[in-house]
Amino acid sequence: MYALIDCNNFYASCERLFRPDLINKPVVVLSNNDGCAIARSNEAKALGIKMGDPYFQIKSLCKRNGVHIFSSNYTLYGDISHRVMSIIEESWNEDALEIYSIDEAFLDLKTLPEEQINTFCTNLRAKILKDVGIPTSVGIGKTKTLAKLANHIAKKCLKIPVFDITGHEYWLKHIEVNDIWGVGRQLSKRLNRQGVKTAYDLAQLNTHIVRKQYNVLLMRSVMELNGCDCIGLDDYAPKQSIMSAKSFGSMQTELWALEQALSSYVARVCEKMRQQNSKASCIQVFVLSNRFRQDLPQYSNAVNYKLVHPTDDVRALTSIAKRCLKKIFREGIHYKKVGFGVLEMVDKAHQQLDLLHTVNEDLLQKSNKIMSMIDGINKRFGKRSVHLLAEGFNRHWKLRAELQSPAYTTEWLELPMVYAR
DNA sequence: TCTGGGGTCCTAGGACCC
DNA sequence: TCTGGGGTCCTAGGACCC
Repeated sequence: MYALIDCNNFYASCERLFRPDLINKPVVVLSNNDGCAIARSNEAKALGIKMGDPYFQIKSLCKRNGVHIFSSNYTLYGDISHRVMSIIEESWNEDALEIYSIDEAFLDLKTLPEEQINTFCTNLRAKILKDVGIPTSVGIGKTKTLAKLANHIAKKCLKIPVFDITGHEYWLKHIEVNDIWGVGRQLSKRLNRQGVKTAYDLAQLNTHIVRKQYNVLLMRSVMELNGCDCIGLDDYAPKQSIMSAKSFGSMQTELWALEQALSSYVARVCEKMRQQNSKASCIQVFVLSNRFRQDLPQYSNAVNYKLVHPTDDVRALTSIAKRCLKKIFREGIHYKKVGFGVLEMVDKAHQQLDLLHTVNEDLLQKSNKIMSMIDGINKRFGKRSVHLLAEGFNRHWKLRAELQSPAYTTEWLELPMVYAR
């Protein structure tokens, strides 16, 4: 048996933690650049605000209805997520636990007697609510897909905190096929055309035919809906790729502005890469114009670069990235986005030696020392306390975040204040 | 005016080999 | 006129997830 613990309207719930005045009020959290709605409290959902709605389209609706709007504050959400996950880790064996996303975790409960499962989940949920203040929903089922589905039913249909779908499979007939984990827009369109409308319809399909006509992923979904566990928990694995790319606050046309932004993304990626003890062996730089402005010339391009010597040194990667950018930069384009990513990495400890090129050990050690100093300083004194000059200082290209809440839990200066009367 | 970011996995098709 | 067959590996692109 699996349980899926999912935080309710996670980002919106985080914003409410330190703003109890917002309980029972509509709350919306916007994506980067204050672009789209990416989290809504139940009250905001009830107003008809959809996931991904562009802010400028719902702005007046929000104003009329007194919706509280926040720019996204990932520092806060990351920290709260960590607290929620710590409680789950304390309560359940780490080998039977998968932190699936910032607000979800799967538990493999097969070692727990079936009659205790419901109580265990109910108690765990209560503990998270009491200790962190984040409401969660728990779905229970024989497979991960069924646990996901049970979670959906708990949240959207029954509006109860914990639901075990085992023995209640008739629910499948009431669930649209696109609400199944792994069935997205394209697949559900195709399935619908073939008369497969509900989760039940999908579960009835012949797995071999599904494998042939669709793909192995959908076949697995069919099997999982029938209670056959074929996905299982994912082990923790270091990331295979790390990207950083953000839309500009306003469109940019100058190379130097793109270079500054790119440099800051390189720094971000390098930091993450060093955290997981990896080194880059293939990188990518890409640029995009604004696809919503068809009146302007459209352009997008990307360049990949393989490194002879894998590295995690921000200085080396910044200079390579800038060279790559120069190759694909075109004059006269209004750029909306530039991005940097590491596509292939090697483990720092098990690095392949190169037959033809020798590594200068002195330089390598020096580089390691400098990188760990940078990481140390930034960890202690805050992000970007030290950075390359290439990132620039005024950063006028940076994204909008005009409605951001304080870093309540991660910055001494932004701690919530409590006044005694 | 304004439209997110960061991932994973699979598949088809091309290049190459014998 | 007519031009094999079977395999591997790599890559780009698509679909999906939160």
